[in-house]
Amino acid sequence: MTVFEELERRGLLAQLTDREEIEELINAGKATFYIGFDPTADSLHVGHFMALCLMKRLQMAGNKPIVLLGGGTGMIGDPSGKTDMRKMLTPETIAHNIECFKKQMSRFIDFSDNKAIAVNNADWLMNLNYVELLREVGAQFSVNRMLTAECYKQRMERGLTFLEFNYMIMQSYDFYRLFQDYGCNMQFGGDDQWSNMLGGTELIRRKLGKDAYAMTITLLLNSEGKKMGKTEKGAVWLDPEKTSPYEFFQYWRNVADADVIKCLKMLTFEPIEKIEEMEQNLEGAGFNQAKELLAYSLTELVHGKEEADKALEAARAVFGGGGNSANMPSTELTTDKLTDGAINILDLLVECGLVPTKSEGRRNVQQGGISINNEKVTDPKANITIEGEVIIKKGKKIFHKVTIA
RNA sequence: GGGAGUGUCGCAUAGCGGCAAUUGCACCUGACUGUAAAUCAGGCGACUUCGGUUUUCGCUGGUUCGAGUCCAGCCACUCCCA
Repeated sequence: MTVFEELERRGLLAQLTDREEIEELINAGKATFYIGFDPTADSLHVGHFMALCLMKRLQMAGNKPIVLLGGGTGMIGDPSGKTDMRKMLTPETIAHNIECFKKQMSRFIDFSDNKAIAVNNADWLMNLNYVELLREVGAQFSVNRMLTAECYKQRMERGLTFLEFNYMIMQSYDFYRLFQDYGCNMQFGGDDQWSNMLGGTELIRRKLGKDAYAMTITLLLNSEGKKMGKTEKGAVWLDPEKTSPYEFFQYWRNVADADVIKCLKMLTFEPIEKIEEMEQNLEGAGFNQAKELLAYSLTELVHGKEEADKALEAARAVFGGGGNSANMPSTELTTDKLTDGAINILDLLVECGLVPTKSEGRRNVQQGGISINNEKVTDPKANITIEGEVIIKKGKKIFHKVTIA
C-alpha cells in the first residue's frame, strides 16, 4: 500500500490542491513539506499530535519534513483564539517554548542526518520592512478575494482586526520563503488552515511562476462535533508533567463509542487492516477492546512502552477490581497534615487535588461519591486514619492513592 | 470626531430598589450500564460547630434603612454616522 493510499484509507485527507501531483510526489518520496506550529505553550498537545503523525508517516516514505516554528508569529500573538486577545509572549518564553517543542518532536521525527529540519519564521519575519513587504507581497493579494475566504467570512460578523487579517499574508510569505530557501514544495496543516495555505501556493505561482501544493488533514472532531483532545480542565498535553501518562491513557480509554475507530485510524500506527477488522466486530466487549488498544497504543507512542504498560496495568487493576495500586496517581502526605495519624475527609480531598474547594468536597461526600478503601464515606466530618496506603475513589472513575511521606 | 447600545456564576440568558440572584448548555454526584451513549434524580460562590456566617452582578464613587437594579465618572466591547 502506498503512503497516499494509507492516508486516504485512514480518513486523514481533507482538501488537496492537486490530487494526482501530490500522490505521485509523496509516494515517490520526493516531497519536501512543511507544517507550522505556533509556540503558544510549553508543550505540544493532542492537536499537534496528528500533524506529527502525518510527518512521521511521510518521513518514513522518504519525504523530507520541515518543522516551521512560529517564533515570528508568536511575537505578535496568534489572534486566532476568538474570545480573548492572547497575552503577548515575551521573546524568552517563545524561545523556551520552541525548545520544549523541539524536544518533544524529536521523539517522533528523525532529525538526524538532515532527514528533517526545524526552522523558525522569526528568522525572516522579524526583519521585514513594512513598505517593502507591501510592494513585494501585498500587491499580490486581493482584499476582495481574501474576504471571501471561509476563515474571514466567519469573522466578519464578530469583528476582525487588521492584525488577524494579515495572518494569511504572513503564512503565505513563510511558504514562499521555504520554497525558495529549502525547496519546500508542499504545505500540510489542519483543515482550518486551508485558505491560508492556498495564499502561499498562489503567492509562489504569482511571484515565481512555479507550482507548489497544499493539503489539509481532517480535523479530529468527536461525534458531537467538538475538537478532540480538550477536557474541561484544558488541553490534553503530551508533556507528562502536565498530563500524566495515566490521565492520558484514561482520556482515550473513555472516548465515546462512536469515536474509537476514527481515532484508531487517524492517530495510531496500528495496521489499517487490523482496525478495519475490529470495526466489523464492535458489539459490547469489542468496544472496550478497541478503546483499550487506542489508549495503549497512543500512550506508548507518546510516553513509551514502559509508561503505557504501567497505565494499562493500573487501569486494569482499578477497574477490574484487582488490588494492584502500584501505578495509580498518588499523593504523599506530610505528617504535619495529620492529627493523631488521621485527617479530615474534606481536607484530604483538597490535599489530593481531587476537589478544588471544601464545599465541593462536602457535596461529593454527601452525595455518596467518595469511597475510602472501598468503603463509602457519607459524613463530611469523618476523620480518615492514614496507615500504609489509602485508596480514595471519587465518582466512578477517579482513583487516588495516599501515603505518608 | 458625533450618536445609540451592551458589560450578571465556564458559555449563553433572566432579573418592578429587599435574592446567592432566573433559565439553557457545560460540569459534578447518584441510579441504570460496558471505564460508552441515551435516560432519570440531585447538585453547581466560599466557610461552617449545619443553627448559620460571609463575598459576588465591568471599575470607582454617590443617593437610600436597603442597589445587580437609581445617579455620576471611568474602562472595555458592539453598532450607526463622519
